[in-house]
Amino acid sequence: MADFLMKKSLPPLNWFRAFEASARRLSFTAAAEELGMTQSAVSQQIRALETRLGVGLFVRQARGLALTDDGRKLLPKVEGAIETLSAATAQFGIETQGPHLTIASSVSMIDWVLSPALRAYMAQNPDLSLRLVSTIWPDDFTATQADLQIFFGTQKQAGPNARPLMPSHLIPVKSPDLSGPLSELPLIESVGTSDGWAGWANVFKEPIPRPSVHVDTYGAALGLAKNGVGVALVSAVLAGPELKSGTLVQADPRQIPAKEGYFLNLQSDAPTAKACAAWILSITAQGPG
Amino acid sequence: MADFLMKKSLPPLNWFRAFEASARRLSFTAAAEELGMTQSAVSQQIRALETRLGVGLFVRQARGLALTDDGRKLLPKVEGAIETLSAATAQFGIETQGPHLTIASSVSMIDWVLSPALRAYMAQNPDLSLRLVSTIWPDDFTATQADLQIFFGTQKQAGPNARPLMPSHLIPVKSPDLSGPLSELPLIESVGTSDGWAGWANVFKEPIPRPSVHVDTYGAALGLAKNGVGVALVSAVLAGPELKSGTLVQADPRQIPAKEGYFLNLQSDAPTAKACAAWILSITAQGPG
DNA sequence: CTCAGACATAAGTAATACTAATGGCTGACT
DNA sequence: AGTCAGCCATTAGTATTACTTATGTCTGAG
Repeated sequence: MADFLMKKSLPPLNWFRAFEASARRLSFTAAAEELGMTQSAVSQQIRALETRLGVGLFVRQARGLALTDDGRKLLPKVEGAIETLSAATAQFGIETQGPHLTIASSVSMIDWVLSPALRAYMAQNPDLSLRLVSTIWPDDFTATQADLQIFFGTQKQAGPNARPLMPSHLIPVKSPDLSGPLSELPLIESVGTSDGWAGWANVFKEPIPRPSVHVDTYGAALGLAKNGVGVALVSAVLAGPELKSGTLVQADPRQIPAKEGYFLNLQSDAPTAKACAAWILSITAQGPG
Repeated sequence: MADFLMKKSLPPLNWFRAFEASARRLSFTAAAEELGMTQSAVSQQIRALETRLGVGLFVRQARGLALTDDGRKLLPKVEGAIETLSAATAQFGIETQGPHLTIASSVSMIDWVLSPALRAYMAQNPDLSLRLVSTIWPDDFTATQADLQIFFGTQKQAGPNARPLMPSHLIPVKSPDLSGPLSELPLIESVGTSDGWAGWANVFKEPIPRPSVHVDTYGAALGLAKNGVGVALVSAVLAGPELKSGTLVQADPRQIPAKEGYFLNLQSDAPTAKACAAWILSITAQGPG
């Protein structure tokens, strides 16, 4: 009840902005220019705000405006609120000038695939303004305003338009410093995925050690593997760059299929977005060979 | 260009309010109830805010919501801004705490019907905070934020949901100090209405004096009649309390219908508003008898 | 007296904001 | 394992709002 009235008690933000700009410029006409609307719109908004508040905010003069006492009372609070909201939105806002691109991606993909390759890509596109947003799957990606989305899941979860980043099977990787057969090495399990070492044992019908380290992402597993902690069973696309550079090697030449993988979803028609999507598809398809 | 973008950089205040309420309640459904709108509306507003800011603000769960890091970052600023704007408007507006009520009414109805009876009503409702806003018809009542509206006009103007305050026919009233038949007394005409003495002459087919005093409201006419200036032809509902107290008497037992009258429009579901509407309907229906 | 500048208003329309209806998902309960 | 309540998401439709255009009015400068 009281809450219902509360709902009606705040006028539209644009009225406040019209008021603040008019108070600062002492002119509806100048405020209108600044706000990108007509003088008539500003006049109506101020009138509406005055009606809503039940007080006069300006004295209209032949040459512009003067604030009333009520207007002077209102102005500091409105200025403060507008400044707060502007700061609040600015902390998220993307640069809107020049070619720009937002990629929302799983942390692992950013750390292990995108970051290593981005230096070259940015060098090729010096004017591009790029924003990488890391997201935790199974986040709701549509909530993130991004030109490109890369996330981990099933094709069904990703949607029919999402393209898998290949190769998507799982391979065991280890540091080149680790010697010995798979059966004698510590295994690292990524628990946030559907597939893992149990699947490996199932496919090849051979005993393997029980995994001794559990992490929640392939990326974390890769990091541990790189540090020689053990053998990680991870998506081949994720391991690609490390295999290519030799910092990781395949611990066993075999692989198993995976129900889940990384998917790219292009959500923008902008040329910069399409170019980047093509680039990502190309660098992942190259793999370690 | 930059000014144009500036205009677009602040989302509607309602989106922020939807965000704040949802963050506090961790439920779109509960936030919707609080804000007096549907869950669907809140869902869309949050989605729109997330798209505008380019970040996810909530993680949707089966049983409600969780704030994301970005959501937690945004919340204090939004809370601060909303509080500032609420304080800014509250310093002019009605108190929003405790039972409160705003009635927008024609001046005449306030002076001649509501004011005489309000003392008793307020005594019965000591916690009620009441605000009477006098308006000049044919004002745009929708611009006035009021729980109840009472204004003068036609049913068509008032809208289908508006209830007429009865009795709405016109009666001639005078001070008990004035003696003599109608045809020998000065007549007071209310020029701001459709009906008047011409209608009286037309209905009863008898000559009457040409009105010698013209005013623009029934209330003003009543005031002059009470002061013995002459006979006023006014809405019976307006004259009711004065007839009841004997400060005015009917100058002629006859009456004529009126095309216009006073209408009550209830615009709030709050119990305080409904109770007051019922009270107004009851005190006007009692009439002078 | 004329005119430029600025605010106010009416009318019209594009855009927005909301509702109603319904779908999908998840966890609790039986 | 099946059912159902609770909650979010989406679509389609429509009422309402927000804005523009056009024009009127007023005032002070020239």
